[in-house]
Amino acid sequence: MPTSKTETDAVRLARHNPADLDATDRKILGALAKDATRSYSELSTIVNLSAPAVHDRVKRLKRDGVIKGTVARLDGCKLGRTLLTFLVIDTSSYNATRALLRFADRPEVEEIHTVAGDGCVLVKVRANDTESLENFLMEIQSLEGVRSVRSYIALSTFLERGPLPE
Amino acid sequence: MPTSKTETDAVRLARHNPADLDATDRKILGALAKDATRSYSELSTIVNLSAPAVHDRVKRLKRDGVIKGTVARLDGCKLGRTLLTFLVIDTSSYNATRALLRFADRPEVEEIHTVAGDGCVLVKVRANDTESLENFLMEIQSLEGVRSVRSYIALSTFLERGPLPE
DNA sequence: ACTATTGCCGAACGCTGTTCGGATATCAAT
DNA sequence: ATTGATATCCGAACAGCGTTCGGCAATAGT
Repeated sequence: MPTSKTETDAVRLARHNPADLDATDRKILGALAKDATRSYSELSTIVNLSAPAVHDRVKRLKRDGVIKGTVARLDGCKLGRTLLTFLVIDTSSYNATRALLRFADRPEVEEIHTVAGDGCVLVKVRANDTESLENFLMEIQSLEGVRSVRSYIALSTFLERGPLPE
Repeated sequence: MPTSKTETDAVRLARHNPADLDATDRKILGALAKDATRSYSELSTIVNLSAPAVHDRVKRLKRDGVIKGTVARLDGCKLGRTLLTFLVIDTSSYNATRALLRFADRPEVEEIHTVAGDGCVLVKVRANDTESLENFLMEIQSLEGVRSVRSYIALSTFLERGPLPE
């Protein structure tokens, strides 16, 4: 039996209303989206609050899923992944789409989205070199129900970040 | 006059050789890429080292630029950005390409890459709604030298992360 | 053989994250 | 109006972690 406390939590999670983020929340989120190593005392000077108050807000933002996590941003090139490519894959069946989603556990695959159009899937893949990209492409093209694959090979990257508030 | 110490640093930064990352470094990087809030003592148990040893390695990885930073991952939908779209923009001049790069300071724009092809630019944009996306598209199409814009509107996202080691 | 460098550890310090109690304001229900 | 519940904030205090330090062992270079 759900208590009233869990009810409010469920409601909060269900509606995920952007309106319950005030200007202070957005300032905190913007700061943490750029650099999550900032201390609470630093943040407190930015938003004119005490450190525990900022802590409470960050805790709430994490609980509500606005902050999904804190991660280290790695340099793909220095890891040996020099070849960034976006693939737009046109599939003829839902089974083929599902097969593509199984590539999520490959470390070279960074993003998988279904996009509008006739069963299209967009994949962002950072391969080590042309050879491993070729192998990856052949693996996809050999899938049942894959009609075509368009490749957009990145030459240089000028911006790469996550969602920002305002 | 550069000392021998700065020389070795310069060499290290110039070649950015993936070979100087051993298995321990990769374990640390993999852990921090998923969750950068892990404490050094947690990491030390993973890689069978002491906490200060892990600290030294992380410090080195940051100095060498392998770890570019630590950021909070935000939920775009809960920020009000419900419409993720990838644009492939075909431009006829280098000036048009440069004009597109100036969109980097827009908060809705998350990625900008030049891609292989006749002056193509790929832009990842997370707009609030269809109306603001339409405004954004019209702004781009009205640029001098923009030949065509292909839009891939994301329906659902199954994976979204940064580069991983191995 | 000698020195410099690197990588690691244990111990200790100082800062920061975190918690706690209490104060204030808002709102709902009575 | 009064009461009670909730939310937000603060100052203070504690505990835990990041960070530094000295020293040791192994390695590479001269």
